[in-house]
Amino acid sequence: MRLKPAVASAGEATGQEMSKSNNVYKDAFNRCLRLLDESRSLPSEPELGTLLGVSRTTVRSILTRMEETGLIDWNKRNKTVLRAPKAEDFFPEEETDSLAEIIERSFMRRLLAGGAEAGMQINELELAREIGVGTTSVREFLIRFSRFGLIEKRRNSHWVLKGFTRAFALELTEIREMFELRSAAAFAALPQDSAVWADLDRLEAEHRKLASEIATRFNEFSELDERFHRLIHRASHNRFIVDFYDVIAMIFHYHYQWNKAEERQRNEVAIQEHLAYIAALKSRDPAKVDAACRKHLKSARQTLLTSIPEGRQAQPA
Amino acid sequence: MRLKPAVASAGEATGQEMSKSNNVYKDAFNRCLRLLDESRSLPSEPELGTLLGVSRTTVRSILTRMEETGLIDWNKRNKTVLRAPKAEDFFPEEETDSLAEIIERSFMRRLLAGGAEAGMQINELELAREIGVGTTSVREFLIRFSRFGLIEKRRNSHWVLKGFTRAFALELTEIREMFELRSAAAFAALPQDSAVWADLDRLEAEHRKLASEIATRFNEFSELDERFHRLIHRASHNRFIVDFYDVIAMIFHYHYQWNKAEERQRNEVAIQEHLAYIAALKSRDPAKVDAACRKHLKSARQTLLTSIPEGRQAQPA
DNA sequence: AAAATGTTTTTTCCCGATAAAAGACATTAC
DNA sequence: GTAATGTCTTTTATCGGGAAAAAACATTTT
Repeated sequence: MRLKPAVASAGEATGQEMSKSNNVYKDAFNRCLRLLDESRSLPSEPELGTLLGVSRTTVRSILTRMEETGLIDWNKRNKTVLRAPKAEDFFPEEETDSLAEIIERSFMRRLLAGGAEAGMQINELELAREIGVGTTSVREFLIRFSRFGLIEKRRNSHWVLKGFTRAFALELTEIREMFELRSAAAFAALPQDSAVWADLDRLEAEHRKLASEIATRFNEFSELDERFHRLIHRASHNRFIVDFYDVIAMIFHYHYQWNKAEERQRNEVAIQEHLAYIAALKSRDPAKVDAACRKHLKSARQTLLTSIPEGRQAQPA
Repeated sequence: MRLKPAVASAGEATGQEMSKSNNVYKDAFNRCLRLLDESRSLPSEPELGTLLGVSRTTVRSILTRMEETGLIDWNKRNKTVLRAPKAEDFFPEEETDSLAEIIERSFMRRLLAGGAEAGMQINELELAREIGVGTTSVREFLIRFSRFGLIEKRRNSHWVLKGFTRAFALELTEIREMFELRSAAAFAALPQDSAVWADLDRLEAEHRKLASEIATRFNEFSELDERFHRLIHRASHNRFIVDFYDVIAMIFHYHYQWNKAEERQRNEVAIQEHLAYIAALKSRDPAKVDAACRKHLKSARQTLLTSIPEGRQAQPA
């Protein structure tokens, strides 16, 4: 007799005090559904686990539910697909987000929605209540978030908002330019047989494809942008440089979501700059690399700066 | 009637479940004791609060205990000192540390004590049990500590130790050199009427004094070293550069504690390098500044590297 | 009335508990 | 005997609660 795993039924019953949401399971379930119509039979449990990036425990919960809802027939190693997944089979998207993601989104919305002036206090308890989560999760989020340089902790007391100001953008881009120029130089100096050149070729092809279909796919650029810059930063072989790209990626992610003005044109320009940058890297000429990198970073900085209102300035501490 | 504040008596009664230690109170109490023998009368509560860096609530708890133990006579605004503090009046030093400090020390001891190989898993629950604290505090510590680049989180799973390796030291010093060269250049370019020049003069005097008494005070150098470099980094006016010094300071702090070999000679050399560096800054000649800064950073890197055994290397991920 | 003291409320820090998820061990199937 | 499945244990993620500490409010003193 196979017992129904606890994880599959969480949150379905009435008002128990929930300590942890099963979003990992729900997200993996949805992703597993998309795998279903491709192949008519499912691989082994450990294989599925690697594929979905979850443990076997979660895989078994997924299979249990798939069997219950008539999606598959499951008997030990035999997992035959019975029908294609329907829209109702999926869990709602909003239930697949982790708490950290929910808190981050909520926090960034407040931050960018205005009214978030520099110097303002951040109250853990209030934030937790407004978002509807426990204080521990909010605390952990704020600690993690603090490395982005937008908030600061007063010992034994509240957090202080430093504000998404022009000064912040300038400080951020200053470091970015230092790091990327160095990484690009290191990239160009990599031996010809390094695997990165193949990665670069692949990215170049993706850029050309996107450029040719820019009219309909311009919003796919930011994801490509991140992959391209991360590839370059990795050439530095320096964890602090690589990790710093998290800060840049976070800022640009929310910045792009917030400021859609002239998005298509901006991305079109950026793609061309990337292609020139890629060509310079392939030439392996340090001077050309430096010039192409500088040019692109300058326009990236300009894009970020124009989206920040002039008026807002950080208060002197 | 004045009720005895709850904060003053915490931990004194028997086995209640303690949720928060009163180390802030105990530490401030000890510091307040040292203030006692200087003046014969204590300032107002708000003033004491600013002086000790704690709230009035804590100040009142301190005064309450001081009255109880016959140290002062307290009647509203009148706080007359009755006797000089004795050794027994002080709380034990180990009770004045915050949980975060306790966890950090304990964690760093393990890390540096050897047997902490790269790739090793870090178990929150185990760490918490061994140190004798709750899991929440350990989690928060690990999140805060992760920015030092020595550990990394596997989503929904354990932390992985990256190890205090030669690679780590090289990556750290690479960034340090980039940041400090830039900060030093910015420093030298500061207008003559900037307040930093006076700060620099004061630090120079302290260096000369320490140099002349090096035989007995060589162990006071690391504190001076940190203040000197932080002053320079602040000239960058970049929060990421300033914040990065936290990483350097942490590493050097524990490194110094661990590796006392030739401490006196190392510090003597460093003081001379600092004095040359200071002279270069005062000359405001960019080339001289660059040279002096490079020279000092090179020997600092060397010091750090020689203390890391050659054998230990990070595993390829 | 300004600044102190006295009192009450709110927030931070930290623990223990619990469900989700991972991981380890035992058993079965090929 | 290797690799899967079946079962049990441990760890992580999160919540609510409670004492410490801060902060806000009320009252007195100079």
